[in-house]
Amino acid sequence: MSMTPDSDASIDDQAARAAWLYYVGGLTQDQIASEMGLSRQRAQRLVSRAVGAGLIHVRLNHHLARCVELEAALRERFRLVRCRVMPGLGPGRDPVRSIAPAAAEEMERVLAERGSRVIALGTGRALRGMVDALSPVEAPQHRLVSLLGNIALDGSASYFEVIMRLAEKVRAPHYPMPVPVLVDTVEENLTLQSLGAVRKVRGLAQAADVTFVGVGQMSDDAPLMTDGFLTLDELHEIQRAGAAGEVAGWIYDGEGRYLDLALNARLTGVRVEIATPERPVIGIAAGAAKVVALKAALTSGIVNGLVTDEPTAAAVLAG
Amino acid sequence: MSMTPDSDASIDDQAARAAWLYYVGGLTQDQIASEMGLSRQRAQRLVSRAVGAGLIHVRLNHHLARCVELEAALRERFRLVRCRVMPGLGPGRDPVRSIAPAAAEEMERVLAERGSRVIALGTGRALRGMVDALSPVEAPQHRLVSLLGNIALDGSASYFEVIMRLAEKVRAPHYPMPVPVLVDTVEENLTLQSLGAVRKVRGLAQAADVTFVGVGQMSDDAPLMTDGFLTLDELHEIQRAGAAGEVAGWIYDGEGRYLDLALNARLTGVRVEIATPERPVIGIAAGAAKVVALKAALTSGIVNGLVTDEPTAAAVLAG
DNA sequence: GGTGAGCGTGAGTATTTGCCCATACGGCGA
DNA sequence: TCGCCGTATGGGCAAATACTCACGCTCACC
Repeated sequence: MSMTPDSDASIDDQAARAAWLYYVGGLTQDQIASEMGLSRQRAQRLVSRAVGAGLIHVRLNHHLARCVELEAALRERFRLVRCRVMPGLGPGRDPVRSIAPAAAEEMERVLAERGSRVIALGTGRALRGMVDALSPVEAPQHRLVSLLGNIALDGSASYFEVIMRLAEKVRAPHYPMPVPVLVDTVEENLTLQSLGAVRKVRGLAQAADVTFVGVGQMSDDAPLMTDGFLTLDELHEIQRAGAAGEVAGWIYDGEGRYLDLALNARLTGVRVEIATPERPVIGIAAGAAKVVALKAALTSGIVNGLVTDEPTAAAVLAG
Repeated sequence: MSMTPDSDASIDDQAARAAWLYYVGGLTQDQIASEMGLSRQRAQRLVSRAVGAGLIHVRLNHHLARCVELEAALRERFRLVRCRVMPGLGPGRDPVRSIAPAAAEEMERVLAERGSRVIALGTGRALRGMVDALSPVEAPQHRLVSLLGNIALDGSASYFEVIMRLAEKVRAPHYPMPVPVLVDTVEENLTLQSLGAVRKVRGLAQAADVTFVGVGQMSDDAPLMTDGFLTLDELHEIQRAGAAGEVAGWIYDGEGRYLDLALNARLTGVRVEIATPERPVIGIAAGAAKVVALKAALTSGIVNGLVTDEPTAAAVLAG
C-alpha cells in the first residue's frame, strides 16, 4: 500500500536499464543520466545497485592456458567426468567469487536438459554463491532435493537458502529436508527418519541423477564446528580418528573412506556414495584450507566432478 | 618461429586474467598491476583489450517490465514461437549492440539441444554481432548451413564470416555456399545450381530445423544496394513494385508476400518459406529503418521468431 | 648494415567514477 | 500538530580510469 505500488520492481527496472546502458551500450554515467532524465549520482547509484543485486553477470569467454592444463591434469588423475578450474583472485580474497560463476554454468548445463532430472544439493557458502550467480531459467521439469537437514542449530533458515533460492530461480519442485543436520540422540534420529516426509526426501536424494556438494575441511576452522554442530573437543577427537574432510556432514579420512564414527548415527541426511559417470557428484570448493579434504574426496571418488580455482587445483595436484 | 611462439594467445591470457581480476574479483587496476607484476597502464590496456576482443561477456539478469510487455504483445499479435525484446540504447546508437547478446542466447538454446539439428544462417551485421556475442560451446552434433551465397561482389570474405566464425566457435560441420548472392544471368544461375556442391547445400538449407536471418530494408539505404547487388535505379524500380523488405535476398511486399521479380531468377540462395512452429525462423533485426520490413515479414510469417529492441518493437506494434 | 614503419611502453593529463556529507522529504509516534 | 528518524537526493571532492603523446624498440626491407 505504498505510494508507488511497484517501487521495488520499478527501481530494479531502472537499475537494470541503467546497467544495460552502461555495460552493453558503453555509455558514461553522465550520458545515462541525460538519457533517462536523472542526475548523474542517481545513475551511478542505479548501476551500482544493479551490480550489487546481481542483476548483471560477467563471464569470461576465454580458457586460460594454465587453467586448461590444470583441468586436464585433474580430469586424468582423478577420472573426473567434469572439471573446471577458474583463475585465482590472489591471496586473501574469497575464492567463492571466482568459482561461483563456473559452478553456475555447470548447474545451467544440467538445467538445460530436456528430460526430468533429480538434482541433489548440499549446503554451504560455495553452493550459495553458485545459486546467486545463476541466471534464472524456467526448468520445472527437474526436481531439487536436499541431501541433508536444512535446519541450523540457531533455528535460522540459512541452510534452506541454497535449495529455496535455486527453486525460486528455476521454478522447479523442491524437497528440502526440514530437520536439523545433526540431532542429539540416535533415538531422535530414528524417529525423524521414520517420518514419511523425511523418508520421501531421503529416498529422492539417494536416487539423484546429479549431485552438487560443497566440501568441508576438518581442520580447526571446520564448518561443522563454526556452525556449532561439533565442539572443539569433539572436533579434535575426530581429527585424531583421521578425519580429512566432510561432504554433506559425513566425515572421511585422508583416502576418502568414510569414517565409522558414533556421530554418524545422529546425522539425518543421506551419505553421498562413490559417484558414477551416470550419476555424477560435482564438488564445488576452493581455498587453501580445503586442499586436503578435496584431495581425499577426489581420490576415493566421493566426487567425480570439480569446480575449483587455480591455486587450489595446483595444490591438490602437487600434494 | 617468432621469439614468443604464443604471443597472441599469451597476451589474450593475460588480458583475460586481468579482466577476471577486474570484473569478477573487483580489484582496481592498481591492484591488478601489482598482483600480476605489471605497470598500471598495462593493466588498464589488458582490461580494455579483453573487453574489446569480446573475452568478457556481460549479461542482464532482469526482465524489464516494458520489454516483457512488448514481447507478449508481439508474440500474440504475430503468433511467434520465440520473442525477445531488449532495452534500446538511445537514438543514434547501434542497436546491434543491444540485440546481439539476446540473439546469442537464442542460438545457445538451440546449440544446447542434445539431438542433431540443421541450423540455417543468413548474413548481415546483426547475425555477425550474434556470433561475436556467443560463448564458445562444443556442439559438433549440429550442422550449420548457409541460406545464400557467401561471396560478395568485391570478392571479400565478409559474407562468410557469420557461418565460418560460428562453426569455429561451436566446432560444428558447416556448409557455406561458395557462390555469389546474385549472378548476372539466369543461365549462370542454372549452371551454378546444377553443381553438386551447391545442390547439396541448398537441399540442406531447405531442410533446416531452425533458421536465423537478418531482415533487410528496401528503403534507399537497402543493404542489397549498399553491398552493390542493386543499383539505385534498380532499387527504385523494385520499390515501385511494392518492395518492403528482404530476407536472405528475397524481396517481399508490405504484407510479406514474396514479389515475382526478374531478379529472383538470378538469386542463388534458397527462399525462406513461411515458418512453422516445428521449423522456426528467427529474425534478428532492430532499428527504425527496419520497422516496415520487419512488420511485413512478421505479418505473413516469413519469420515466426524475433529478437529486436524496444523502440523497434514499439514501432512495429504501433504501425 | 642502414633506415623507416609499426607496435608497444610509460609519463602526463583529461575524464569518469565512487564516496562523503549536508540537506530535503515523508512517515510515524507523542 | 509537532518533532524525530530513516531514507533518498544532489553537490563536491578524491580516487580511479581512459586517453594522448613522445619515445624507443623491433623487424622488414633496402
